[in-house]
Amino acid sequence: MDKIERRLALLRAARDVFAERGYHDAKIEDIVAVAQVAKGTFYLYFRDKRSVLEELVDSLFVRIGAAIVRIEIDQDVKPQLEHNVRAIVATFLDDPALTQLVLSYAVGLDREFMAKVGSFYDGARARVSEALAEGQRLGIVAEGDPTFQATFAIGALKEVLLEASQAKKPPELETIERELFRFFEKGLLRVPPSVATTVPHPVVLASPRLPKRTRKR
Amino acid sequence: MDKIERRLALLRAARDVFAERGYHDAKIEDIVAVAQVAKGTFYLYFRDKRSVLEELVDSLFVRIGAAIVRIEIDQDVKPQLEHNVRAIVATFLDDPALTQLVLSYAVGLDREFMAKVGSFYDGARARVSEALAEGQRLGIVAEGDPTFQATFAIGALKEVLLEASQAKKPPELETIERELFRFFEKGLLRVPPSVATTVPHPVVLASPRLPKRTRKR
Amino acid sequence: MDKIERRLALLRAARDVFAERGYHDAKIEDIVAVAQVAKGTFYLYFRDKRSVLEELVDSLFVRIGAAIVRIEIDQDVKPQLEHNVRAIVATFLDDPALTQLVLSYAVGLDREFMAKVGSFYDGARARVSEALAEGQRLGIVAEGDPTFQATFAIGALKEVLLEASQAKKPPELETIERELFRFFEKGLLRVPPSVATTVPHPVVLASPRLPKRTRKR
Amino acid sequence: MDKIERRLALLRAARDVFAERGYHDAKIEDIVAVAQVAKGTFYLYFRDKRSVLEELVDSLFVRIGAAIVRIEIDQDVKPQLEHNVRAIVATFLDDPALTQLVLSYAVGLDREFMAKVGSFYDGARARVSEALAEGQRLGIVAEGDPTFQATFAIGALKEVLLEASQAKKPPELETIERELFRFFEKGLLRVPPSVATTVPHPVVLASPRLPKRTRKR
DNA sequence: GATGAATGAGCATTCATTCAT
DNA sequence: TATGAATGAATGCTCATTCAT
Repeated sequence: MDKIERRLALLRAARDVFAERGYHDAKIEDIVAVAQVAKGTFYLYFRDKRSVLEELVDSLFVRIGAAIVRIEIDQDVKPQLEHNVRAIVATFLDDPALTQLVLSYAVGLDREFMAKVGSFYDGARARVSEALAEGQRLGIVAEGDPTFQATFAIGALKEVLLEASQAKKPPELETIERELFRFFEKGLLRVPPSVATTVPHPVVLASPRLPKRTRKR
Repeated sequence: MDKIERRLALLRAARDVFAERGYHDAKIEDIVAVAQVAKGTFYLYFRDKRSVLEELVDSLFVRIGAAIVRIEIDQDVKPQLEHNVRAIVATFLDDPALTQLVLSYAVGLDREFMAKVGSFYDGARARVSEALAEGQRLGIVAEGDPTFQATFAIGALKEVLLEASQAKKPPELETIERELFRFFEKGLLRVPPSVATTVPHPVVLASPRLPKRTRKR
Repeated sequence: MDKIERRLALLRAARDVFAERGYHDAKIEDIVAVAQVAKGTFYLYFRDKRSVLEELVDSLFVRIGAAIVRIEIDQDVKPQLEHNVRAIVATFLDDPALTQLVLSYAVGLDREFMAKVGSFYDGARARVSEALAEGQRLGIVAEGDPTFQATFAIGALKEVLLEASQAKKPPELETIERELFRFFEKGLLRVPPSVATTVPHPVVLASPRLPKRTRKR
Repeated sequence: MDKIERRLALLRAARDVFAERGYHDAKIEDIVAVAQVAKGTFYLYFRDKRSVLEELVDSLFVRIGAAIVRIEIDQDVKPQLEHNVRAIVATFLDDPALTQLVLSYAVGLDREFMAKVGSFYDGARARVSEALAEGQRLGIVAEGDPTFQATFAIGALKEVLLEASQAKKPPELETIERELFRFFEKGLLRVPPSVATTVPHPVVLASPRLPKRTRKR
């Protein structure tokens, strides 16, 4: 087994143990047990526990980034969109364990890591938002605040990916894509407008136990 | 300061420190420092670190559950829907720190906790899914797999809540609700159908770095 | 046992274990075993292993510094000198374990620590050297390079202190002082000058095994 | 590069790294890096890390022993003394890195090693002491306890050697020897005897922080 | 009840040494 | 012989939890 393979074995083992136990409960000992190497060997390939996690996450982000192609608006847009959605879904679900790791917003992890994941999503949202704004100008995106739209779309995508990555029998990629597109194209609700449009009482929802946050430090 | 207050102070402190540092990096010492009590006092009110987290999360779930009213289909549905969405959004955003904690799927936490959060969402999804199926029968919900629709809707909702709970200047509740409804009612895309409807090449997405998972143990 | 006492117990234990095993071979576990406390307790009183060492060494240096009184040259110098020598000797030998620790130049320890000990001796040498130079002007110190003289005097003092601190049955302080003074006053040798003053062959001492250092890094 | 050379390269490298970082902070990896060989090669030439140190120290002691010539009292003593001092000084300073290593009493090192170094000095002191006693009988050594005198002489020698071995610009051998001899011959102090000869108060030097040692284990 | 000092299990990381190539 | 990847014992330090006061 050469160095590349061993490194790979450790990455896989780490990914699986992280997904299985969560980052904090994953012991180096668990990882090397899965990878069938000695404890010290881990440190021949990675600086520390954290750096494996980062490498895993980075590698997924890189693959996602690489999977997306720039949409050419002077060509038929729909297949390009479909391609990108399919590419993203396929890339995530190709590695369900890693997908679970990344799609959990990872509050449980430390700030630095959260910042990395968070900034990826922020970047994604920004780009989607711009694309939607452009799409609105072109008349191919529905009315509405593009930032919210981007958030909704990303949320829907994340949720279905998280679902699928956790499912015992994950749905077909095609099914996911079809349903996602249907949702994006037609929405969900067909409720007729209210007879009385106003919502009478907003039903105040006091949180009697936990008052407004007072962020300390 | 009586017992109720002290307990409350500890819950608030824990919530804030958890949100600030993440569960694992939150030290009991930090929590009691914020709550202005001694370390031992913490254990007079809670069995252990975990149980505070559980109580926090449970309390939020309870509030969410309590905020939702059963929809009567023989009455005007839209305002009832709007009420529920508003109630959910308001309940979450009333406690942004806790919202962040719960909306992160918390992979970083241990399995038991993840199971608790996961089962809440599973339950939510199931109920939404049923409601959507019923709605389809009534003709007030768009075509599509209700399970997927539920996932998409929940994902969109979660994402916007997470966003809002993290934002320095969170948007108005009304704005969130309006945009969310618009999205649910009209969808997002207005792309014309492809000239060639078929997607030619499924664009296989090899993950050259991390092969298929081989779940060990 | 109050905090002061416990801290003291740990300091003593650390001093003894350091002297017994050397700094590196002294395990925190050894120290706490001697001090009869749990491992964690050590870290309630000291930041880390290193800091106990530093505190020990600093405390000795401080005591040495405090023991020395400034010599007034317009008064009888000899008793002042005697007082200082006695004070230094007594202070060191009051804590033989610590004396051993400090009088070993501690090459085995890390650079930072060596620098601290080294700078103490450098300072001492500088001050002794100045005093000797002044003494030469006053005619109460023999001819010679005061820097060398300071080095010799300090070396003689250190060696006898190291000896005494290691001895099973250390000599009386008075004996040490008397002999030291005799040495400082009269020297050692009474050899008549050579008939032929020149040393004929400098007897070159090749070190065939280990050539001149080539300091790397 | 033949075996002898490689062994030599390793010894030199070890000496330099030991002197640079101290024994404990010197990694085998550092040594082999300096010696430009692979890690495993080290163990072809030395049993373990310790044995290189021992070999280095032994080699210096051997050279010192070899440099000293037996003093013939029926001949002119002074040049013989001068020769020996010169030989010792030259041998040490021929290898400053090793000198630093050995002159540090090496408390930081483990007991076994300290015992080795210590016994060398003990032997040296014993022999010097005997020589001084003999010298006293011959009237060429000043009065005083020869054991103390030996300690003082050795201390002065060690200190100046340590100094010189650490100095950026070490003094000339001749200077060291001249000053050393002057010191040995004439001593240091010319202070007139006190008017009141007795030292009135022994100035008790309590060590308030660290009480008498209680050697454990 | 409240306190905070004490506890000790637990774990990431290091590095001297081994050994297959 | 030389290599350097692999090993795994060893240890400093953390922090949730306990308990004497």
